[in-house]
Amino acid sequence: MYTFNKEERLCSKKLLEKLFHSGSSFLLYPYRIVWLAEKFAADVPAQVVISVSKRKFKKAVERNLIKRRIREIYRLNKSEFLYPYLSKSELQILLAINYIGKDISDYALMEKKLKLALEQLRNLSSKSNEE
RNA sequence: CAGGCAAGCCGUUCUAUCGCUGUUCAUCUUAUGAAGAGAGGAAAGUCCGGGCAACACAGAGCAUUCUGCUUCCUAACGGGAAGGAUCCGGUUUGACCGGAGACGGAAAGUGCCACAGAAAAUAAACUACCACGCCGAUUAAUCGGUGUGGAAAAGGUGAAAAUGUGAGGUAAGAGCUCACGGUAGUAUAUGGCGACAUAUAUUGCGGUAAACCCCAGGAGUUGAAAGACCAAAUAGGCUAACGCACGUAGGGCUGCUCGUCCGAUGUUAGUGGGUAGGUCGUUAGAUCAUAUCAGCAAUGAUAUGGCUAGAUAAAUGAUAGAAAUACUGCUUCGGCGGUAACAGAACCCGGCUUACAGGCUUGCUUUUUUU
RNA sequence: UGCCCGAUAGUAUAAAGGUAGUACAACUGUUUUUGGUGCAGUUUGUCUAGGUUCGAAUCCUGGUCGGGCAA
Repeated sequence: MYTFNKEERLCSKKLLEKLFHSGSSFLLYPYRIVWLAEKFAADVPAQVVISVSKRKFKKAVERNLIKRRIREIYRLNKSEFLYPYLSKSELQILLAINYIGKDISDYALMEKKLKLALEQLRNLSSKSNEE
């Protein structure tokens, strides 16, 4: 299901604070991923927040473009890379995708990298789950 | 035809797949389906003005701050239109054409005007000038030195030199007097709604008010994170009445003064903070399009028709293909490739300012060619 | 989103509208066998574009950048 509606976005201030306070993170250029396995009320496997720094991209048009591309890539790829695993292991996860690149990359590169990032996230979370 | 300047307008289109946010209608029940809608001329900067909202507001004075030719437009403005005077450029020399600007007051007062220069503002006296005295030279006229007085015309400087030119006048000179001008104030007359213009009379004559200041007119404070409501939750807060008390300490009312109002603790009643969430505020309006009329114009009036984003960590997108236009690189001149201006609503309007690939229209202007 | 401030050498910080200083740093010379210290000197600046003024770091207007407050 290629959807991306309100349920799948992370809006609660409390959960955001918890995520950035106690979540673990890794770098995969041009992304910085922060994640935390945490139960929450909504009926979806993951809630995600996408952010682009105002310090690096001064213009609102550029920030909007990057955020929209990331959102689109996430929407198209989450069911293949993330959701089957999560629903199988009955996990719920909070996720923050932070763009830290200096220029606007093209769509193909961003897609490739985000796929890698999601795979790495799956490995890490399964490892911590076993422990 | 090409270039330049000014003003105004536009600022890619279509298809497919997968999505996002509202609206309406169905199913029939909390999710599907269908239909239809979904960024701008600047949404930007937050520089002015207004709406809206809460609080405050008996009032007086001072302080602070903004604006500054006139008339009009407007809800209002520091915006706009038309005009006036000034300055600049052009010119066919016609007070013609184009452009510019924070454009009240220096004759209310105070301050400032570095360096240079004799002197920078109650004029002054260095050189030079004139008169007289003394000394020296000399036949004498005269020349040199020196002292006293006169005068403000000549003098290198400076951004600026005491209103400019000419004549009279004088020992030498001086608006000292006169004529013609420049410029400013006042009075009268004429024209104009007015700024102002023209004429006459009269009085004056450094600059600087984006120096203090004076004059005229204005400015309450805070901003949708304003504010109203709902459910959960319940204090140490708040409100009202009564009581106590020196109406005291203290506090509010614009920064200050006067003035004025409230006023510590207790009892009763009511309300319900933080925190997290939802609804309203929130998009039908100083609205848009067309036509007619009024006006030089800004703009206004009337009629007909339309509804045109409403999100909330924040939607309006991604990918692929096609077409047109422009720019650009390579070219075997057949084409092939690349790029797509500035920029993203956050309560809403009216302006201003700034950014902007390219295209279109109108006006003015220059060069070349043709007739 | 709304509101309020600031910008001076590499760094910190002065300057009534009249030649932009001071300290540290950097560089050169000198003293020393060498280095340091000391001494003498030199270089480097008013965020940007206009305006007012004879003359702006300073006064006024636009822009750029940085910071702060309101939760």
